[in-house]
Amino acid sequence: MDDQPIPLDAETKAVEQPEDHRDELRLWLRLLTCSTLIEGEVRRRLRESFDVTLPRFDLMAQLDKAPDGMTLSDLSKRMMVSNGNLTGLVERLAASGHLDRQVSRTDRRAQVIRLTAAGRAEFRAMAAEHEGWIAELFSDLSRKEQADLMRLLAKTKLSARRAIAGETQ
Amino acid sequence: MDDQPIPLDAETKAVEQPEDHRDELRLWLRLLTCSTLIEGEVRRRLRESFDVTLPRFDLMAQLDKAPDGMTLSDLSKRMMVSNGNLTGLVERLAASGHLDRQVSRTDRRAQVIRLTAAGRAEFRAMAAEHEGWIAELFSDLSRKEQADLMRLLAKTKLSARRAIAGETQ
DNA sequence: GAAACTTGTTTTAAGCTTAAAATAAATTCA
DNA sequence: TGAATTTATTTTAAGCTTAAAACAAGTTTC
Repeated sequence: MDDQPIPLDAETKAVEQPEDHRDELRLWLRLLTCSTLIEGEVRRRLRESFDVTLPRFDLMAQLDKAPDGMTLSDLSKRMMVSNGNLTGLVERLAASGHLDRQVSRTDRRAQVIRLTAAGRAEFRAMAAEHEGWIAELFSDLSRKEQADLMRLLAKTKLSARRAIAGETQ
Repeated sequence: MDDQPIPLDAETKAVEQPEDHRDELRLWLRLLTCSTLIEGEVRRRLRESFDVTLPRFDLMAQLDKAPDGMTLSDLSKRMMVSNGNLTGLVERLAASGHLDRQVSRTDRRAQVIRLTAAGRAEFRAMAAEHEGWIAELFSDLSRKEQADLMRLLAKTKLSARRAIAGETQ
């Protein structure tokens, strides 16, 4: 079979023909599939084992790392979800006694959200199991493969951030 | 420094001490961050450029690949979302004239969902832009890095599927 | 100090998502 | 055949999620 030569324009550069980015698209769909697959399973196990939703678990995970508490804005940035979303989430977790809120002493607009002792204990128990599930889901990757994937995802994160910053200013 | 020997039990097997899976957890969180970051930006651009939601775009993408149409169950499996979710999504896209449904001739329970001509045209226009966005978001990765990432994610997908199949039967 | 602005949070309306229960049609099998 | 099971879809109730608008308190600038 004949090769199709790439058409060139006057400046000896490949002509602005509709570029083919199918490989990048496939890469993105595969990344999304992995993410959806694992997230769905984690969601299912959290519900079955602890009757808790993934968003609640994620929120508690953030608070567990911040003993002095966080404001809604901090949480919103860290979790990459909207402010309005957090208002409801925090409301429900406060109602169930997992966390408490106090108006900040330095800024009367802001609230400081903290895990209660009960909330922290409950989270720690869940987190221990959760860590094991994740290890199990990734267990067919060797140490080296895990390290390589980690590095490539770090680069992907930077690449996406740069592209987003460029677009949004 | 002395190496800490791994404690062995009577059967010469490593004792059930709390294992450290922090690396796998970090890997999962990084994967999730990449996915959330890119997904959020794609969602934002779809809304700004075409006033369409990501779930609608995803549904149309599946149908575009299936000229003979698909049932709700097919779509549900492919998109990894619940059946009930699709009922509503298809309902709204049918109402806006993007797709149509016909009762299957071979199975009176099932409906065959297809893009309309208008729906297909609209999707193709969006898809062309979308592919460029994805390429841009991944553009800091070299060809080789993209290929490596692709391979590692394929392995991750298999690993997760195996772990999930083992648990759920 | 007042006006302009930025930042922190809540509200609203719409849509997405799920799990579980319900319904209905098809298939299996005794 | 008829009962039991499976498969395809819808309904329901609850919660998640977002964007946009509103509000309220802090900061900057003149």
